[in-house]
Amino acid sequence: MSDGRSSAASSGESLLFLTDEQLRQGIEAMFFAYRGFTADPDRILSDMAYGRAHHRAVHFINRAPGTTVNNLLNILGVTKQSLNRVLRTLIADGLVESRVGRLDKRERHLHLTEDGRVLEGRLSDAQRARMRAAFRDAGPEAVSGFRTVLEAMMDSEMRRAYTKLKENGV
Amino acid sequence: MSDGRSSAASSGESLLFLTDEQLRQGIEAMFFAYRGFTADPDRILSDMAYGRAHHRAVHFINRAPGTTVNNLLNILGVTKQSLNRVLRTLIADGLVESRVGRLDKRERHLHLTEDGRVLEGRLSDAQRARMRAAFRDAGPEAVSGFRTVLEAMMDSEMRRAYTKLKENGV
DNA sequence: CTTGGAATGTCAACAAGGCTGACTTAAAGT
DNA sequence: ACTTTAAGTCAGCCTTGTTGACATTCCAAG
Repeated sequence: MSDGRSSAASSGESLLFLTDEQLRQGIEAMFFAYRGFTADPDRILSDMAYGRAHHRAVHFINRAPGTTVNNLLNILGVTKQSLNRVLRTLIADGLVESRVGRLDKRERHLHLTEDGRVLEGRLSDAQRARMRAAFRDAGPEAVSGFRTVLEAMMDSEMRRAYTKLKENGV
Repeated sequence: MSDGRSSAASSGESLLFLTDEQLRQGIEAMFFAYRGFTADPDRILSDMAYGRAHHRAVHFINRAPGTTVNNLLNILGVTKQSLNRVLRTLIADGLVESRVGRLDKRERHLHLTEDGRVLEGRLSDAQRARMRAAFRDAGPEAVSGFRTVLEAMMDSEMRRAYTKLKENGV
């Protein structure tokens, strides 16, 4: 490993897209693109007392209304203490509602309030606008490849969460 | 905006890949994939007293040896104070060397030491391994699309930095 | 040559948001 | 009755962002 083209020429096919140089470009592309990906919502949030963590919570509550705290925890991959801090402010500010479960009263089911939906809309409009521009510039073929690679890059646990959300939302 | 398929049917072509649902899937794919993208180096780093910020610094110093602090600042997109803290520990631990500029003594030129190169190698081997697996699973066509979309998603300033690094490194 | 401004880098202090650990409360299961 | 599970809380830590104040160096105008 280390330099050059570790994996190339390991088969008869052209595996030049697997050289260390290509991989490093992929890594750097991922780094720079993620910055763009979060930039627009971050700008909106910094005007309020909120951060990226609030955005994520609001996004997934909107995506799966009625989700339990535990479920959200698994999706976000943070500790309950960390999530709780965020959730507490969102509830106090009237953006999120926490309803005691009917079937299992230990659970709390999370919903966005009207205000919460407004914020969610502002944030995802901004984020979608950039994604839309990128998709349009790149074209449908590229978008398909984009998604294929991203899925392959996920941990299997996350891929399951992602797939579940995807199927849920058609 | 808001629901359904805002941008579809705006032309004769099939623009179904620009529906809000498709965009949201792209957003979520980006979120989950980025977690995988950073997971392996993060594991290595958490055993030491380092974090993701150290990884980024080490990566780009390795990528552009002799770079100045200011240049690194622009690439990383953080404040100089934030970078300085990270740099200070790396220098104290003997992973990075800071040489006073000969031409302009205000500048510091950054280089990895032998130890620094070892750490960099460990981190990028781990990150490349995942990227390589994802690329291989997805195939060259998908990889090309992946990169196209990511480039389109960057801020123009970041795209310039990315392109410059890319050309530098062939 | 000197002096003021701009550039570069450093130190200090603060905030957000991760984390662990210990604990409570309420409800469910067994 | 006892144990387990879901949720929440409090305390304290770490990383990594931020601003503000400051030192050093360079350069250009007077």
